[in-house]
Amino acid sequence: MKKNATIKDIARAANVSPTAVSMALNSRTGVSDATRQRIQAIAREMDYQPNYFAQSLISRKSHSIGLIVTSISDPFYPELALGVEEVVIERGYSTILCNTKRSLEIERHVLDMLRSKNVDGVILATATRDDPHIQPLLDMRFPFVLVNRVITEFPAARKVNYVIMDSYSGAYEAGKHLYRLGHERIAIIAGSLQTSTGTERINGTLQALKDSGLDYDRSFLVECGFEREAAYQESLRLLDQNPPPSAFFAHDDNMVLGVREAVLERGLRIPEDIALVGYDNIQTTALSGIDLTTITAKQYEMGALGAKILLDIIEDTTRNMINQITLETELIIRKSCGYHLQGYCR
Amino acid sequence: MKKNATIKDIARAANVSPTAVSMALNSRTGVSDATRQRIQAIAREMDYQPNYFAQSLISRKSHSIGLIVTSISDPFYPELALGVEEVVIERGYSTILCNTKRSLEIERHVLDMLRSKNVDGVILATATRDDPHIQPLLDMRFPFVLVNRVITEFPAARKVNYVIMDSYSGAYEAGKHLYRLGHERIAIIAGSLQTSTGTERINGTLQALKDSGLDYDRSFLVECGFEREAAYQESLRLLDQNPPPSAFFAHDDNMVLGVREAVLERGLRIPEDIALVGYDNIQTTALSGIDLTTITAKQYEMGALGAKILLDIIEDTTRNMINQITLETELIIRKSCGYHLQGYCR
DNA sequence: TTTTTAGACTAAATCGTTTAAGTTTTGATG
DNA sequence: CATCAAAACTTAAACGATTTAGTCTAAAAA
Repeated sequence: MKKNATIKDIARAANVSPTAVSMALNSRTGVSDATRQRIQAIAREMDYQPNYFAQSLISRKSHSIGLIVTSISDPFYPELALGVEEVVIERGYSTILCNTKRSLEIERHVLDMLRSKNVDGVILATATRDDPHIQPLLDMRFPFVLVNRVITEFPAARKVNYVIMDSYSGAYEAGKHLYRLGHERIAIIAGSLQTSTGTERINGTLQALKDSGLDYDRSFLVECGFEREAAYQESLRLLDQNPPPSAFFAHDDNMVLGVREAVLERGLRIPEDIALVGYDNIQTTALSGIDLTTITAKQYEMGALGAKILLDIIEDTTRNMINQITLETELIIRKSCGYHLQGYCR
Repeated sequence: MKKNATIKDIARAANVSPTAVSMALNSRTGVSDATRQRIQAIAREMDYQPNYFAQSLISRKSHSIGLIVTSISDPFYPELALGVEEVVIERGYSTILCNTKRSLEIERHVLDMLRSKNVDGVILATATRDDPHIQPLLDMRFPFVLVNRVITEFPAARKVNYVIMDSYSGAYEAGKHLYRLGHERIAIIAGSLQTSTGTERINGTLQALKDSGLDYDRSFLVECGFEREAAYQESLRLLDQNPPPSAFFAHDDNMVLGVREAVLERGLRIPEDIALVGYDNIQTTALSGIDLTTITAKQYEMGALGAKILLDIIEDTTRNMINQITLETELIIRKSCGYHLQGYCR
């Protein structure tokens, strides 16, 4: 790597002081138009690139943010990451991507790394309900925004900025939907009880069934940690029970695809024998032959909005407000729930 | 954000010079064990974090690399990004993710941005065959590795480090496979002729058919730029021709899913009426009911290996060798080609 | 006892930029 | 023509670390 020209080199070439060069290149007043143009020409000539480290050392800004997800290979996250990245780059920042593999320890490690690299802020998509890393971030007034999942422990829960979906309502709607289609034995393939999305989705569905006058059999609720393989295994187990569930509500689409494989493997038809509802509306669910009924998660919007809020926090140190945004969900009815065959029966 | 303790603060507290502190914390000789421990204790006490900008200003290293993809929401890239990120973080670096949306101009912009942020190197997954941004990178001896796609223009092509799949062989095998299944009217839903993967995959298939004694009708070859929507539209058009193709080979799985939708929309069966072969072996292709025959692309391996090579280049300035790695492909035979129904007929 | 030398430590320069605090030049005003 | 303010420009001090070139002390060697 060839060494870049510095402001001093330009100053020497233009026969002015480094200060003059700095002022000229940053379009600040203090130099005449004539010298400004002369300096700019020389800078261009020398292919001058300001040294970012030196600038950052003074400004204490890195113009980069961290994005923490469990794994970018989980189909939930790419759209979210895209939303973040597009907003961020638009405003002159860049995005450092980190995967935690659902490990709290890696999350801590990654947060430390990001802070030591002086990122200006972090978008955390992996927060658990009692995430121990949130309060320290608040204490040191480090800018961050939670997306998709929130911390539910007080007092931190009241203080954090977040953008989430209304998981409770989404799950409520899913529960009502399955009930009105006639289902009473509804398996809930739950995400993680450690996450707000997991518990909200459980509570939403349970409430819907309760409101419908249904007594829920808790043995139909299994925690699968948002992992496809676990969902697959647990589904096989549930299908072998007597009586088996007549419907499955999985807390994300990745898991519902695991459920689907299990159902098909047992030679059962979807939706005639088993109804399926997923969550997130990832691309795959819309394919013919998959046709999964699911709930929108607006990954892109969460990412983009989270990024916007984070950058606003970073750039506007005066304002002191807490942004807590909940986006509305929508039930996307496709074929896997059987609605197209019969409509609601109650 | 509270201001961090600096080396000077520690020096003052420990009643030594900043130099001593620096030496103590970097386990360099020059301080006695006693003072070293005293200094380290004070540093811990003050929760000292070295200022990354100041360190980088001297070392000229940012310990971060750029990863450039067309769009992280394209299902091809998440696994690749994961491979990069896992290797990179393991070695104490971090990954800045950038999307070009297939625009050369954005690619240039993003490269400029990354260089101005002093990333130590770049993994470029978006190179076109005559990418104008490669030669300048070579000229300034900027560390970078191409993955998945390479530049084919000389002399740059001989000088770049890359990790790619053997697209030609993969496509050759796909062509042979379809031929031996009895197909003669094989539509090629090509990626982009601007990319090495696109042209290699065309050439591979054409050679396979030529070797089989088949005269290929070029009107069955359409360029769809690795876009699902284009693949869908072009497939509809081809299916409406007389005679229509009996098989489609799409240059990535995202496009083959578009083809699949078109075929189903026309009321045709897969594979009985139309055989399908894709490329990349993305997760979706393995689902029951999708069952696409496809070709492995080893996204994770390409990413991981590319990252490893890049970091080796960055850290070892003495060595001066060019790494050009081609990974072998494998045909994954599932149901969409019809092999399971009849086997090869020639 | 004197000389040598290794070890412990420090002062000051450096990395490349910005910025606060001057100084000089220019041109307008009375 | 003297006066003064604004404009143009410079000097020097940051930012927070590392590094080079010392200095000083104490123990070992002569």
